[in-house]
Amino acid sequence: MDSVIRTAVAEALETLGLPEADFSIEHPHEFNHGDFACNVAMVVSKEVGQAPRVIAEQIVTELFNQIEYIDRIEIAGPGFINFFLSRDFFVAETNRIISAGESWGRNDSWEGKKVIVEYTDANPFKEFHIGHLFTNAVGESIARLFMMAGADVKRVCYQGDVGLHVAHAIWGMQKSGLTATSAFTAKDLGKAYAVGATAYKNDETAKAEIIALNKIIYERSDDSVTALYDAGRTVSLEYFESIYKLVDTQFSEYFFESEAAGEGKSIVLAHPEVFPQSDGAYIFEGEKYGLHTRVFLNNQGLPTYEAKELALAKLKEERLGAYDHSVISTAKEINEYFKVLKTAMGFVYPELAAKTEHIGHGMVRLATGKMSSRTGDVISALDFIEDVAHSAKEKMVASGVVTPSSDLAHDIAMAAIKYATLRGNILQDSIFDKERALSFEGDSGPYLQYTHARICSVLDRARLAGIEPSRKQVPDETYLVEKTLYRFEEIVMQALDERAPHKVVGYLTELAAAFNTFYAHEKIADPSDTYAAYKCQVAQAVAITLKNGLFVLAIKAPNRL
RNA sequence: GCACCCGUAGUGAAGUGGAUAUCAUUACUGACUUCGGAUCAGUCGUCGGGGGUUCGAGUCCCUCCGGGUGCACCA
Repeated sequence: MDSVIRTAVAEALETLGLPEADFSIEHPHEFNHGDFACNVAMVVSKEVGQAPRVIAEQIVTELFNQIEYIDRIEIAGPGFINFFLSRDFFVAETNRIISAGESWGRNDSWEGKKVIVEYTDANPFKEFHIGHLFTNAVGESIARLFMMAGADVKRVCYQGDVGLHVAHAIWGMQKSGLTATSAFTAKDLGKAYAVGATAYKNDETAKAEIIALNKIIYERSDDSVTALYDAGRTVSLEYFESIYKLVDTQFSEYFFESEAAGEGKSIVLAHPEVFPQSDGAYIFEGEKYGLHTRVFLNNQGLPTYEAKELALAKLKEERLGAYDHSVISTAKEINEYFKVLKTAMGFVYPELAAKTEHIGHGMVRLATGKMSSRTGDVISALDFIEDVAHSAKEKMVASGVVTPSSDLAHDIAMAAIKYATLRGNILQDSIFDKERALSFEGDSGPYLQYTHARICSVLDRARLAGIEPSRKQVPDETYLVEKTLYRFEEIVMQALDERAPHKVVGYLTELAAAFNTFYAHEKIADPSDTYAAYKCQVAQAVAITLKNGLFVLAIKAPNRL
């Protein structure tokens, strides 16, 4: 619709002999300023030497009755031209939404393209903490936005199963008396990691032992260490899998650092012109490109994360086929390093580097400061989910549910958590606030779920009374909620373009609020009401939009809470 | 020190250079003989400081102040 208006305005400028201009068509902040507003008069005014409102009047006269679905045009404020959509437009939109159903909101901007999205990237042997929950929520929503755009999306998880952090954990396991056959949990591994990491930092002997252990792990040269490693890796990965299920993420492919290590080393050694030696290490001299120098192979000849990441790009292509775009979503602490990596990749695989995009999102912080798995100062994701689920269960009991389902409680908990993590700009850091996460009032995931469930319930009731959604009898006045509905489509596109899932969160909250206002003022399923069927049509369109929007956020939309 | 990111009601956030800066929460006040009160309506309360660009600046530029992240063998 905005492009229709844009074209009409541009034509009007030409007809009136006014200069071409770079103007905007946007939604005004308030509905009483219309559905679309155009600033063209203000933009041209200086060049023409006339007051904006005078120019606006000429344009409005020219456009009068010229645009389908626009039945009123007003001039307001400093010279805005405000367009009001007709009743027919909104009625047609609710119909379009219902016909489209599950595909409402989709677009074809990435149709036929293969997109790889790598995210979560938790490291075995370390705790899966609330920071991973954040990075997962971001990556999952980006993946789903690409799906909404028609892309063939491959979700990928890259897990660091080798490296110094693993040596920390194995060392800690040995000191804590854990063996390959003893029954230990993922939590024990997290503690063992903290033990090793602390010793590495404070104790020179321990440090030397850990470094030696690291090499042994790589080379699998000691059977008891290998057994301990394999057992720990399995426990860790099974633990992660149980979390992926809760957060509703299904990876197409898992990659491990152990797989990328050999290839990474070969790549570095094969390109001496890109990776010169320095102090026994192989480095990339980022200074030449305004960046900083990073080590790719350390002085023991072991590949660092950088070298492995280089190999990973190739591995992705080998296993998933040629791709059109590759997104890697991580916390922003590695932004600078990723720039170095991408520049280096440009020399090794220019074609892959060109389609690789890094999204460095904000970090989750505690009120007390940065989380650190090294000191054990982390909040376990699973513990946190259980806390919130417990709170959801209490709320269910309080509202009269006799036997609250655990699955439903988890769906509500995940809604609360995903909403809280995706509500703001993903580039910004967020401070973990448990109290807020436990509250389901106002701006929250459960609020959206509640609104959806409420609509399902009303529509059920209507059906029993013999009312089916239809547009046979339409009230003259357009409900505000209808004026929000049709914008979902453009919000989804915008959210993908800007890599900004929070736009969807904000939109859905606005839509739900508009519906609840509508609900408070209008009786929907009233058999004696001439417009009941149309109100049901509006309600159904809202339910579909909420459900599809929640899908983007990987939040379930149950029919009942 | 250098680079990048960020400063918006008590708190958490939104705000593609546009109109009276929006939403939630907190506190207070209201609304069920009526479809789910995890709801709705109302009151109180804000762009870190200073310059500049522009018809118009929370938004762009400069500067100061405050916070975060990174800066060679961890990821």
